[in-house]
Amino acid sequence: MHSDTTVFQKSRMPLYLQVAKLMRHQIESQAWGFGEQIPTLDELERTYRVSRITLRAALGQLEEMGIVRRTRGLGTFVAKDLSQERWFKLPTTLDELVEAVADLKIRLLPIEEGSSSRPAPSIACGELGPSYRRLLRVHYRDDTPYCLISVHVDGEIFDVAPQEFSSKPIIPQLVALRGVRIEQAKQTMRITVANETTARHLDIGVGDPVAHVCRTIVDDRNRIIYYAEIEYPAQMFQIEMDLMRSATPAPRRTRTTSKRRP
Amino acid sequence: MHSDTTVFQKSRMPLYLQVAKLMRHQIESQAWGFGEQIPTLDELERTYRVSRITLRAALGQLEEMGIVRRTRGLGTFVAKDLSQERWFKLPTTLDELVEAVADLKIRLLPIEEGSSSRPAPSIACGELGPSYRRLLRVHYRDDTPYCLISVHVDGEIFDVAPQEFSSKPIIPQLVALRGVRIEQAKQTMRITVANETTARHLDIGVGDPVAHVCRTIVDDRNRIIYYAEIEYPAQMFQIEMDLMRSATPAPRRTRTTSKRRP
DNA sequence: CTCAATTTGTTCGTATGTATG
DNA sequence: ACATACATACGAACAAATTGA
Repeated sequence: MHSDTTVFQKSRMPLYLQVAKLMRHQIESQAWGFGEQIPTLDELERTYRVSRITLRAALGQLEEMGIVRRTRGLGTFVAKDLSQERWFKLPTTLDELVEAVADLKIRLLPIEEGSSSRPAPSIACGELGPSYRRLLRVHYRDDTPYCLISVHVDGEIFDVAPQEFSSKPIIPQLVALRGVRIEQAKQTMRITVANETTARHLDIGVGDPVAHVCRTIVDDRNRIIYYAEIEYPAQMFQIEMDLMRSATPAPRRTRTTSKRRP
Repeated sequence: MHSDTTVFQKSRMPLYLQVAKLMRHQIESQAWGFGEQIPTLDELERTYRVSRITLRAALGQLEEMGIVRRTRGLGTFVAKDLSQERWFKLPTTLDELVEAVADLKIRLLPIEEGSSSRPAPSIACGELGPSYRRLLRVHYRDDTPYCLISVHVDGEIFDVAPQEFSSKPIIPQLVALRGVRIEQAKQTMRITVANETTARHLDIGVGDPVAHVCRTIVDDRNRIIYYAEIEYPAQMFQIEMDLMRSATPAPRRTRTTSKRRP
């Protein structure tokens, strides 16, 4: 067991994994720059107050993931630019949402389609409709999965174009549909952990942190026409917020193609 | 080592900790309700495909944290309502920000005051001013820490009322200050891991997930007058977003006391 | 009160992983 | 690389407490 006055006791995670996470963060935050040499084992021993073997185990983890490259007699070097891994920015308006999924090159993979599943559980506003269609799918970018979505779409609306809804992004279609008027749209973000299913589909470990987003869209009859639960690997995830935006609802139009403000 | 076809292999975290996290999530999501009995060891063995000993180690973790209570011959019961732990909602507008810190009963603890520290590193807009004052502090609610803040305030502004700035929430004072006109305010949220310092102050484990918020406020001279990096324990954290809010800046007034819309 | 069913707690043997010096 | 100590994980059997018949 390790020594005494460290802060590592609180967590029962193996020491070398805790250290590996701290090192990974050093690289992510560019305290240790891409391509640069990281401190020597002697220095790291003093910094983290753990044994040499523990440090080697931690570095072994990072090397296995291709994050560092070690050469005897030379040193350890950062071999992957983790500062670029946080590319996904969660849309914070309906317009952004339409733009985002339209712009990104994503591949949709239907995984399991218990087509006529139960209505959506919810922590939100609006009333449940009589029937829903459920889709479970994974979004990819460059062959790497970046989110797992479970979505319920109002039955009547889905049946207008089942093929389209099953194979393409749903939000843009909802917004474009004549006869559908979106009255409310909200989402909530929490930090949770990956379960077996999520871990498998997102290629992460069970218990790893994920961003859990819960999104609800309500039409002018006050009916929930879209309810989605989405999970993103924490490392890829980011939200940018403009604190000066108006807190009141504002313009009704969402189909607009207007870009940024002039 | 454990058997075969489980998904647990990907992570090198001890199996019992992975299981503990999954069970904790069951309780948090109220799949296992407060006060209710959770499945028996035999059932859990089949569900998670792990040995009795591993389950007991996992349950031991939860019992240690007061989350479950075990009685021989009776069963294991949920002893804490984790669905109430996610009370903190990150403000998403300047108005909310002012309201939030004003409303909450918080205790501010100055911890370390390298008063005239270096200017803020930034991933944002606006220009750096000539001098900053840095404060590092922890916010408490009911004697439990819920965030660690490192904030840089423009030197000139800080010196107007150093006592006030050091001991009270900063944002409301900035907003109320005459002669200061807030032109931009943005924040970014990421999911990172607790380092030794953060873990100590927030009473969590090293490597545990935290919500990392980076907030910048710029005045009408395009100068950064406030730059903060804030860390929240992931379990307490939540963001609620209204997707229908206008994407364009909107009203300038922020000192207003107007409540919700009528 | 006793009995049986249920459920958690304990122990043994064995193997591997983690951590120190 | 070695010696040592402790933690993790399995399976299986057995012990002890609780409940209700």
